[in-house]
Amino acid sequence: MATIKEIASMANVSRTTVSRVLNNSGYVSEEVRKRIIKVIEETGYVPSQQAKSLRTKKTKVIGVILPTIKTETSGRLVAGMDDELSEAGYQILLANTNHEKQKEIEFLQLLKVRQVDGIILAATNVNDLLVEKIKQLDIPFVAIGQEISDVSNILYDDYQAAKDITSLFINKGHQQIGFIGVDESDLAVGMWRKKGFFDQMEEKGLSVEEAWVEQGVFNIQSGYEAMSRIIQNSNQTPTAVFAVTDRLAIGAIRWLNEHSYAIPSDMAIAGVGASELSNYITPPLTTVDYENEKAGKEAAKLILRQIEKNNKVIEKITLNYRLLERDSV
Amino acid sequence: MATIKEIASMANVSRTTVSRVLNNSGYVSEEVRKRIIKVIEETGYVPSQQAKSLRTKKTKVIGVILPTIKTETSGRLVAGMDDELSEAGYQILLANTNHEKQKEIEFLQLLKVRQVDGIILAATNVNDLLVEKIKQLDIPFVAIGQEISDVSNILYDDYQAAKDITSLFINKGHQQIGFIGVDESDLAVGMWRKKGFFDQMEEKGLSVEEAWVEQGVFNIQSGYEAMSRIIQNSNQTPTAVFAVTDRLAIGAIRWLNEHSYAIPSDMAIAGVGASELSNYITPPLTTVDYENEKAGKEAAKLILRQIEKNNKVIEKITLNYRLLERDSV
DNA sequence: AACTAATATGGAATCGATTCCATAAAAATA
DNA sequence: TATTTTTATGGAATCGATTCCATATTAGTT
Repeated sequence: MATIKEIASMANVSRTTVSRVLNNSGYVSEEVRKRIIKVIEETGYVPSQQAKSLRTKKTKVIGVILPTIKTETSGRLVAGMDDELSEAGYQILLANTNHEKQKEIEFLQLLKVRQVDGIILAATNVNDLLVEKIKQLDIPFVAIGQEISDVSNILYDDYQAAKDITSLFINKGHQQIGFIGVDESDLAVGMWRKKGFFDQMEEKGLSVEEAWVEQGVFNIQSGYEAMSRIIQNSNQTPTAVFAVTDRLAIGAIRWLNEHSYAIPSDMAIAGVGASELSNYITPPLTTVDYENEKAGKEAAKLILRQIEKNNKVIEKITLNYRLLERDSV
Repeated sequence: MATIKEIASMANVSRTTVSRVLNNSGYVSEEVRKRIIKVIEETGYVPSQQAKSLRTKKTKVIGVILPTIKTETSGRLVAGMDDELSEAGYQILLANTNHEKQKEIEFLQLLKVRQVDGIILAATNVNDLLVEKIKQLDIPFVAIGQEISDVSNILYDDYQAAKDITSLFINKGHQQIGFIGVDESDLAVGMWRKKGFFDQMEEKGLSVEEAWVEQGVFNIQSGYEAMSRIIQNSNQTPTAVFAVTDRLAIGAIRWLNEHSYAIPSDMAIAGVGASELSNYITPPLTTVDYENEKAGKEAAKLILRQIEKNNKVIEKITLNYRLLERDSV
């Protein structure tokens, strides 16, 4: 790889002048400019990002912290970001926490050391330590999926979406509705979706039997088991169950299918997430589409705006969602 | 952010000595070492990767070029890589081509400029220009999924897997077997899987009617349409169809379901890829599990070995696959 | 005691760019 | 014609680390 010094001497000018051509800045005569460009083209020279970043303090890299990279949701999120970012000449440096909380903090530090121009965090559980670290970070930052005060956020309306799903059940005549949730330390998925469900039930004067409420984790097997527990432990089984993620819902459906419950006549089911899977199981699952790709795009736009404005423009964006009514309700 | 210079003056030593402590190299007296470590801890100083890389020519970053980041396959691949790489202190810099061929070449260049320590390419179509660029790259390199001479490869045994699936059909008594493929410029998926199918049919003395063979692209809709064409155009409809990807197979199944074909009795279907989806559709799809996460891990290991050995150790690894016999055959 | 080897530290060059500052020539203005 | 202004270029400092080399002290060996 050639260096600017070599290009300079080949074109019989100083490094300064080459740099001017490279960055289109300052005065360079047409004649010299042409000579330099010719040399650059002949040698295929490209300036080292390395050296450039050291001097300019800009890396054209955005750090993205994810709880996992295996899921569709993550994939779509990243795809959306990349769409916007690559357009603007940025690349994504991945940081995968594998759901380990303390890694979020480690990566925050690591990415800063790597001098990324901004950080996007797909947040799961927000604890005080994390929030504090974020605040003392002092580089452009956007959190997706969880509200964090004083920083930019892309938010899903988990509360309203849960209410809508619950309404849908009620409108279809269901009165006894069960719920499969996740741990409430995940504020968005665990807490807000649960609250939406219970608030809506209460508003409509419907009560929820304790045995109808179960908790799982983020996979299909867990939904399968939760459904089994609901049926086993209920005095009177519910006629519908709201699962807070598609995977939980799909697990539930699988259990119901295996035990000859007809869906939706014996039991209605809905999930959240609009995974590709949800549309191809039998019956197709009623769910909420959060449009993750769009979320990724918006997050990227926010980060770029922060970088450009060179200061802390704090923006909070709550995205729309689409209720996809399919055959499981 | 503090710099090594500041740390040095705070500890009343030279930058050189601080660097020695940082890198555990050369002679430093116990007393001075302690003093420096104390200052480092108090200030929370971390050396700039930027400056370090400029001098050492190592970035601890691996560039990963993918045709898309939206799919499960990509997600698993990346997850596998990250597993190994983060262990060794490396991070992944993403490059998403969105299936645009010329972007593969652009990214090769871009990643090199960014001084990544190695590049992993999830290859789709290999053309001469790409191969040439790869060869003159001169940094650790691994290609996944497609054979490229003179560089390290992680390969799937597409040919044998296709033969196995075809055998399975034949053993179940099928004689008229259809095929849904993709463009053969994708050597692995398009060419080798097709060849595996036809070779196996020929070996068993079975002929394939022209109308049984259709081509699609990498999505569900495309499988749906291909299946429709096969049924419409055949004199005698096949009793089984091998689709080269799960999505194509799932599209085909969808068409068959909609037109009241019973699976597998009226028509047997198999795919390749073992997507999560494949296990939850009705009926569960017989498919080949290529264990992408493992492929990612192996690719990462290869890259690390190349970096460590500091030279072109060319290794070719063909991974095992598992034939998942489910209810669609 | 004299001399070699090991230990300990700092100065200065280096990596490859950008950018401030100085200077000189050409063009514009008084 | 004298004096600004604009245009054009290069020298040298800088970003924040690592590393080669020199030097000084201390320890070990004959």
